[in-house]
Amino acid sequence: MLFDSINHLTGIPMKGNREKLEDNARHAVQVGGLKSLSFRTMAEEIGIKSSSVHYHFPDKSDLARALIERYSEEFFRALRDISNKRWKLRRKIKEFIAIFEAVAEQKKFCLCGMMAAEVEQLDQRNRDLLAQYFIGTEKWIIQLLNEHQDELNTEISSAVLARSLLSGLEGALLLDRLLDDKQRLKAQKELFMSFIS
Amino acid sequence: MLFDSINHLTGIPMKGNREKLEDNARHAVQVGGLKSLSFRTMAEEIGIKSSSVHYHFPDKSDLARALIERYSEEFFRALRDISNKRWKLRRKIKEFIAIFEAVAEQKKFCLCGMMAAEVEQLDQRNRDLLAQYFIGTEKWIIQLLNEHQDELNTEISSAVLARSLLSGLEGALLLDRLLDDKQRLKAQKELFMSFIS
DNA sequence: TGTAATGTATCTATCACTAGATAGATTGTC
DNA sequence: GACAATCTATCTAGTGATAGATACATTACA
Repeated sequence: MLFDSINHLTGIPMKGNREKLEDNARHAVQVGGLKSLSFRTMAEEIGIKSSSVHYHFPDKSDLARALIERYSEEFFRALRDISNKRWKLRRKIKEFIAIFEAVAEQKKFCLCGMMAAEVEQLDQRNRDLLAQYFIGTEKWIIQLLNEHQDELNTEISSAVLARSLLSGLEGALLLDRLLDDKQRLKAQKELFMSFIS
Repeated sequence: MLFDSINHLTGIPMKGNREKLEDNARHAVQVGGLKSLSFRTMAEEIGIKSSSVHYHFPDKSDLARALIERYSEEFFRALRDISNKRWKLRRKIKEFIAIFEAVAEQKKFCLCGMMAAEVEQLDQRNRDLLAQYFIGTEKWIIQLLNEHQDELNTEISSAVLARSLLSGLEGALLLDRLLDDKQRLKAQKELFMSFIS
């Protein structure tokens, strides 16, 4: 089984082709989008035939779903990790923004942001999964702000702050990648830090 | 000539096929992206053959360039119109945001935002044109804020505000289209209005 | 008559996807 | 333990659809 395959010398789990494909596809989508992701190229890059990719992901929407699900899972795990810390709001928001900075560092775009641009080519199920990603993140921010209300020095509601922060970060990723700097991500950070005492 | 063709009954300029193609392509890109725009489909929709599209736009990058150039032209004209008015900052920023609201209203994304997501598939010239669009807009906002500095009630610099506002609006367009509402655009508006007295 | 615009017909490349076969591992059953 | 059945993961080979692009012929117009 895939999950049993461990390299007995290192103790590190060996990746099966399905996981290699997912890794490869995620990177490709974050760089070029779902539309310019090809089964053939993916297959070639990990050294199998494109028909074998269809064994793991019958069609492109299956692949897209797997990507969104795993990306969301890892993202929300990171959010939960932040929530569970006994940090001040300042630190927590910094760590949250750092997730986006890490994406920018690799000159990629957010996987879900990219697919949001390609929403027209997604089926309803994948659209719903994408929506969950963004709505869930907004809810997480709102709750975080509410829990640390005493550390906020603004009249703006948590909901408005949350929505502005998330869409601002997505837009910043998009523009900074094009303009090859980090000025918009920096600006977002500075702006939102100014609301926290 | 194309620009001379006027319907003599109505006085309304008649659109040549080149303009029809541009209109059609712009809409298609703002909805589905450049990658899912096809010469064949464009041709069919205005009732000519795909080879005739190549007469007007030899290849796809020519088409993309025409789209970016015309979109930018019209956008910056709208910005100039706002600058030239004798309005308060509040009103000017509202009008600026209204440009984005009009895009959202049609359930589209910003043409340049869409292409920014597809940057990997653009040649350097088109990347540069896109960069000009965003940098130019940021510069316009910065100058506007500087000219109305007395109407600003924040310590945040004009540059940071400008970058946050623009990337925030682009992100808001992206997410609101997916989530089929206008909450993020509203949030951006509320947030930035709070900086203006 | 010349040029602007469109059409015909085709090329090449790539795409997602499928059918059918196979080697090897796993599992069920007597 | 042995053998049959099944599953996993891959292959070869190919489908039809669609993409951008081109050479050349034709038409419309001023």
